Amino acid sequence: MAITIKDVADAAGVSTATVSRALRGLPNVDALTRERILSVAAELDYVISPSASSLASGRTGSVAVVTPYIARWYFSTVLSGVESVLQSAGIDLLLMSVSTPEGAIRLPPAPRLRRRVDGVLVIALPPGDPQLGDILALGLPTSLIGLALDGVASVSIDDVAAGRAAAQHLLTLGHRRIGVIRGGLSGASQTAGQARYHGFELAMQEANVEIDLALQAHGHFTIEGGEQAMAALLSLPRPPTAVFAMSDEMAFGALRALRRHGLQPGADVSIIGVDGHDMSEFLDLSTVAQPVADLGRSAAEALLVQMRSPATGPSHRGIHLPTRLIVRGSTRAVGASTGRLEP
Amino acid sequence: MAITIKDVADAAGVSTATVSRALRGLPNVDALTRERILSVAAELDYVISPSASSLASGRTGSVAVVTPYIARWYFSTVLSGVESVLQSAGIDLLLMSVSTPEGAIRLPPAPRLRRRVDGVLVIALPPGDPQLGDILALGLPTSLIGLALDGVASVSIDDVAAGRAAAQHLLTLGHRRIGVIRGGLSGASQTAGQARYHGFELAMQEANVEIDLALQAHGHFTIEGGEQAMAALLSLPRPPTAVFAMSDEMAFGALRALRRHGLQPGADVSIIGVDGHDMSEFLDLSTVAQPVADLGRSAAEALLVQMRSPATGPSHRGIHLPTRLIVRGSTRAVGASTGRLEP
DNA sequence: TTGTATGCGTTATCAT
DNA sequence: ATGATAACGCATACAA
Repeated sequence: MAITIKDVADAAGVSTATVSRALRGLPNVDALTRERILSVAAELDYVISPSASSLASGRTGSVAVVTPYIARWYFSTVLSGVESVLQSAGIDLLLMSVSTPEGAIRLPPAPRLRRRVDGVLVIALPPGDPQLGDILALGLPTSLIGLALDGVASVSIDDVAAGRAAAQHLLTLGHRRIGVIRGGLSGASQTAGQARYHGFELAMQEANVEIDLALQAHGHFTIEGGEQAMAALLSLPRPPTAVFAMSDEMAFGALRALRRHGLQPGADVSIIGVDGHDMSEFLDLSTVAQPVADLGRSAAEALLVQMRSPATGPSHRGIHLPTRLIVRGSTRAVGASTGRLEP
Repeated sequence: MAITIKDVADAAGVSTATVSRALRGLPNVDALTRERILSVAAELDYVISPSASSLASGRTGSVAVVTPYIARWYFSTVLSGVESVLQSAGIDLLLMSVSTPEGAIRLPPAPRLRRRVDGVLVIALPPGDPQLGDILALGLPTSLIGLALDGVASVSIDDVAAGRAAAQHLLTLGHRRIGVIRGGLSGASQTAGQARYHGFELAMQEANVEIDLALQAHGHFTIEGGEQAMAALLSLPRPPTAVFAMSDEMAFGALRALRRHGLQPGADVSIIGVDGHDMSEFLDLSTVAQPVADLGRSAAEALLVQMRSPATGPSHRGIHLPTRLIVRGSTRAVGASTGRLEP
């Protein structure tokens, strides 16, 4: 069958033990013998058997990425960041989708992880999800992305700061009647949505502007939801001059609602979102962008550290990556309004 | 350490061999002993060691998905389809991104696949890519998505038919001066682009409409490219009344170019794309949609068949999944034009 | 139907 | 620095 370590050992005139050491770059191998072994292995086109290696060493050389979605922008972008780091580290990436409250029923991920991987990366599962609890109970090195939990390494943005930055931007532009398109009451994004809203509250307080709850609507974190929410706000006797959507996708919907009402984003009503979604540039949407791929990269790196260090103390800090306000055409100073809404 | 098959065997009062058979559902095991073993295994919370199993059996229980991109719509959507099928089959999914002509340098995928996986799924690599050749040379069960190759199982759409359907739609609406936004000259999408264009040619021939090469521009399969291409077409003395973009993303760019020129998609110029991109509904873009997630699902299923059947003859047929014309607001009958361009 | 025994290809421990 | 060898945990051919 295939070439084994023994073939290499015989061809190089050494024992399998030495081959194993040489190939893994362990220190106590003579430079010349190592070279010889390396060239022999290359010549024979030898590749190690991961199963045998895992069985003997106890390490699998792979980590799992557990995510509720694969095809959505945020998740696939995180995944690409994760992949690049793991690839460089020579570690295999096991992709594992999990069911969500709304989603299709799937096998629980935790049992599939045991004995399979050396570490786990979890993307944006709701903090209270029992599946997440089961994963953490495995005791594997774990790193969270897009959610934070005490005692577990995590990488995310400061959602409060993000919401605050968005609100401050609108306030700086002179807006006072600021509407809000909030998320739904359940789901993974809920936590982030609440934090972002809290940031909005802080900014409004700091600016001494009263929050008008009549100017708030729910968009359930979808484009359609955002559109309906915006339509509701526009039907108000005195609509807001600016709207803060808790996510870019909801902001997309808001943009469309504006167009359908014959209004110009920016000129008639300012819209800002949060996320830095791929399409936000195309739609000329102002947003507070989060470095999504970096989230994945950082989390992967943090995981690698955990996997290498034998049970280091709780260096398990949650990391916040900085967001970036991106000003585009959808937000303008209140004076720049055409006045169609405020005659 | 962890529970092994021997622990289960002892607790159940049988041999490890029987446990192995019982757990894998092999036929020659007494119903009662199997039941006993199953319950004992559950009680002990036993999970099999994949490494040991692989080493002994030669099967890894996992397949690799090789893709040039992870975060792009087409690829992540295919991936989600693949994942759902593999998940159901209890097979692990190893995600492996490869470098593309333009992309960052990465390890070649083929060596990483040897001894690691039982099969390979390849997404939309250029047919001539040497990395693809290396993968095929591995001799593993392989299934291609979004590209077809002789002697290898593959799932994709009929790009010629897709291009033809798009052109036919415009022709049916009465358009005769039909512009085309073609792709670039290199890259993975090139092949599909050429086939789609060929479909366009066929439809035009069938309708006895001459193709005006002056109405063609290149968009390099990006939004920006599409926008520039559309701008070029609009600057013509006699612009087209309708434009067929070889991909939705380029059509997005075309839509933006229209808006920037103060023109209405559909009313002033009709635009149609190909893909059925997530955002095409939002942008009210007519398109020939391909069932992208189904592509992934079908390919995964085809791969599973290959993996199960021991070297069956070349049932390796290329499968074409049907596309679907989706008519939206961006295409209208030529008579419906405001006449701004054709006074 | 069930048990026995060997092999799968490495790693790691202990010598040398 | 190198070698011999015992695990690692399971699958399977062969016996019973």
